[in-house]
Amino acid sequence: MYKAPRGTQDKLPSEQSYWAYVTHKAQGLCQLYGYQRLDTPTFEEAGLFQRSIGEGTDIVEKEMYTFKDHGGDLMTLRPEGTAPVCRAYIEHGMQNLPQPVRLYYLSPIFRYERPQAGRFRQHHQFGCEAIGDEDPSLDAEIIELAWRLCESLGLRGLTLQLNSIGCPECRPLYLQRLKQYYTNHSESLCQDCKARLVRNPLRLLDCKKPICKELAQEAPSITDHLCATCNTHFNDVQRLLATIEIPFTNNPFLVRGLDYYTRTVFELHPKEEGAQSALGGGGRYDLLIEELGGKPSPAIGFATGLERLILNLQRQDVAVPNIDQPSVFITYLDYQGKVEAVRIASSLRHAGIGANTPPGGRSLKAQLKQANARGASHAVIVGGEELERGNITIRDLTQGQQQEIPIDQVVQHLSNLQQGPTASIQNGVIW
RNA sequence: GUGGGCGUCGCCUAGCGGUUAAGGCGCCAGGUUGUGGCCCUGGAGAUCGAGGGUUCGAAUCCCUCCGCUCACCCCA
Repeated sequence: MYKAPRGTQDKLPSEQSYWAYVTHKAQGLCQLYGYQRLDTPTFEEAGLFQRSIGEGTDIVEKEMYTFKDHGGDLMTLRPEGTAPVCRAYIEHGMQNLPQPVRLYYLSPIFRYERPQAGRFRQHHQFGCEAIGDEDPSLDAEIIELAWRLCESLGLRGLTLQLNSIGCPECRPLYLQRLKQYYTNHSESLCQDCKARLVRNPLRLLDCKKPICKELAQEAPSITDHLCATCNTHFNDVQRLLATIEIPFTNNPFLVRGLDYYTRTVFELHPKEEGAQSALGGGGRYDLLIEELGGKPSPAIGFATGLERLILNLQRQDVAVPNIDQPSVFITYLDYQGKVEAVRIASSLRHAGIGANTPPGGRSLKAQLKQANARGASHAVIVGGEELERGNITIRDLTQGQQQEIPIDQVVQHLSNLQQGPTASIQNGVIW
């Protein structure tokens, strides 16, 4: 038997209300904040990701789905959302648009990882990018948007962690100090951290091992080593966040896994911390566009994992609106009735009223049973007796009452009844 | 890539050396002539994750593999 590939999952009809809920909320916020949707291809030239994410990162080294196509070109299934957006920004000359350009995406992400709770080989991210200006107000805007998304979804107990990791002006000096410090204590470092010391010293700061954590406490802090401009920028971001009342926690140990980040970085964590807990994160990437061949364009963005958002909604028992089901079920007794049932169903749908007919060969009892099981509010019964009089029976399934009405009044009759509270969502999103 | 736990009908679960592998949910059909939701009855549905062993005999014990899961790692 075939199964969905490891680390991937079918999003079943029963889960779709969550997807519709989250994507609608996200898109609603984007409209409010002026972010426009950009869809990029599912795969890109491999070089785009190698260049942007960084050669030494885990993503590039061991997690990318890279393949050679029939033309011999190396392609990679999108392992993150920012690089493709930047590529499109450059390719379509968006630097000629009023800056900054505000974009969002909703797309599948592929990484070859060992699956675990909240971690998959294919997952979906919602992300926003503001490209073309380095104003701290954009940092605050992006962080606010990320925060409001989680908040408006109904998630409780969120925390926002904030840090600045400097720029090419100040970071090298800091890294030097950091290396110095850890080299002096290298005997007590854990095995992984000994490797990090040479490969990615910033990562030493957020090791979870108690020994390393202790060492990190005494380590030189990046925020003490920021250059004047980075420092001012970071202070501005904090002041603006305070102004709009976004509660944040400074975390000098917060670093991010992609090479392109500069200055502001942040992460959003849920109440219930697990191993794979971060709901979302982001930061500035002021040099990336330039690195990819565009004109210097500072930018900031964030991404959230939809599966993780949904996981937390479920953990916190957040109720989400149902997706509408057809509310009318049209039953029939014989072939003539079936033809009439099909006609009625068609005209109801045409009038915007959801309707289904059951497959043939079932007793009326079985048909009504199914109507009930599907949550229909009304059943139409097309029977020989009424039909001779030019009528059909309409049965209110919640009240258990029925009446006979002329067949040509069905649509009108049911549209009068269609006025219940319908705060529900109509459909999800096309990926 | 490294460790730990787990794998019985679509779903949940019982069985833990000899059972026709049991039950609940769901599904289908009946409970008389054209009527749902409750109840009753019946039915379909499982080569007990796969492959090897051990044994007279294995869902039950052992090994390997696969998958799921938790943690490391990494990240959304």
